[in-house]
Amino acid sequence: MGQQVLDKNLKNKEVRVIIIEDYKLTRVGLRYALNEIENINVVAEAQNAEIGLELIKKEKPDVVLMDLGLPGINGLEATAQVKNISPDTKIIILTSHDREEEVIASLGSGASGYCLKDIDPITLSGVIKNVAKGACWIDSNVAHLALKVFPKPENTEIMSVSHSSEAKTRLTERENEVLKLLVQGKSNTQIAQELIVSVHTAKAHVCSILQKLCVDDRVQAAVKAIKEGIVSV
Amino acid sequence: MGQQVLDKNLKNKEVRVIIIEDYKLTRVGLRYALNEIENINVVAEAQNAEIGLELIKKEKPDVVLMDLGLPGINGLEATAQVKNISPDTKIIILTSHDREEEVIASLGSGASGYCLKDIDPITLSGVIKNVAKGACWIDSNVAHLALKVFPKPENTEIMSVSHSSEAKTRLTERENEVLKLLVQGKSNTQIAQELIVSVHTAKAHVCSILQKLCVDDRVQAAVKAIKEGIVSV
DNA sequence: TTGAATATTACCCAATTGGCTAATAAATAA
DNA sequence: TTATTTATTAGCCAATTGGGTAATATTCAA
Repeated sequence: MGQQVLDKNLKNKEVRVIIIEDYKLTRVGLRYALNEIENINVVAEAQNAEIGLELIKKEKPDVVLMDLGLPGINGLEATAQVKNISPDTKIIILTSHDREEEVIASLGSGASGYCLKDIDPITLSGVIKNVAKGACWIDSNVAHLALKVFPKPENTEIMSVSHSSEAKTRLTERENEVLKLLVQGKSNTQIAQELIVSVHTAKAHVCSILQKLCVDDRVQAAVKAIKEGIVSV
Repeated sequence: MGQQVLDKNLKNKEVRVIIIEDYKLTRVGLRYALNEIENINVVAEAQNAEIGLELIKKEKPDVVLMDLGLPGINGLEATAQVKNISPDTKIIILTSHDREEEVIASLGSGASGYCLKDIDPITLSGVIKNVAKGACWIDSNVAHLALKVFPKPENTEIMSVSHSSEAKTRLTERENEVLKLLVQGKSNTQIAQELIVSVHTAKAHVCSILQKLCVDDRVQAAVKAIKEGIVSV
């Protein structure tokens, strides 16, 4: 019950990080550097994607620092997999590759951040904390490559005042929690168990979500939530 | 050639900022807050784009903080213009609008950063410094909207032979039809009506879809269908 | 021709869902 | 202080869902 209150007050919630990097020296050095930073906790590290994905499945970290050039499964494929096994985990690519295709492909595969390895640890720690909250960060040396992807708008008129994300702001925090679980295919019973409330409560939340999103059932709610980006997939 | 070297050595280079924002209170408050920060210097401010663009032409600032909802020339147009009159100047959109079109259009018009107005000044100052160096930053509340733009890479090399195409090809044509309707939130009854078959038939199709996709209910089926691109949304 | 896959229909049954009203407590806003 | 919002719980009820088994017709490849 005090859970939300705790989360609200804990602005400085600890960010749990897993590092996937094949070079031991880089990997270990990075861990030591990051563990020096307040509110960042490197909970595990792996020298390849296979081991890393197992760890992610267990730990469900907030952030994964992912190298691109890994033996076996490469960082790109691993990034896509992380999104499957732990949708809420954010991925930051940490590499020395600055080719356009790799930057675009990384972000397309689900990464929220792209850092080159000459980044200083202080900046990196800031990036980790912010990406954990949902932000997007792209290193100064490759940002222009990524920004090219965004199409130039034809009419800079600013498309009137139609509110597509109007529904989003109407949902309460609790309802957003429920919606996220709903999208994961959880039943009312499962949602109730996860949030440690009665089934009636879960049901009530789902009902108000349906009304607020103006849909008839939970399938439509899930689809709409994905379409509008209310929950990440 | 010496550019990078210079930038690297001048870690504490002052960042020159211009603020374009119509509300005086916000504008002035922002200036005071930012001038408190080391290495950030607000060199000018304007309450509309016309004045702002003149100032930018004179001052050639490192960063412009741009409001979207401006009287006269709006922030989107202004952003594009800034890139014409001062190509090296970076633009950070500072707005309360969180609509997808505006986020995409802003980045497409040349902005390197997108912040919502409830950002705290400390974070904003960090964003300003990093965007000045060339980085890209998108606020945690809208980052997912921007990241959607990046296309999923087809060939992440190596494996990926797995799930997506496999599951898709396993579905029969009829099942794909049903799945599409299911994603639209149709009930078995509605699906049956649409396909002009009995409810039993629709139900049978849904059942085999669930089995083939290895999911427990239609919500998960819908989510998986969208995630794997089996149906387009 | 014959077997395999697909599409169709049907019935039974336990579980879940969504709509409805309604009460309580806590926090927030006016 | 009072009103509103939010989170929680509860019960009732009609409808839907998903699992199971099973039969029939069609098409297509071996």
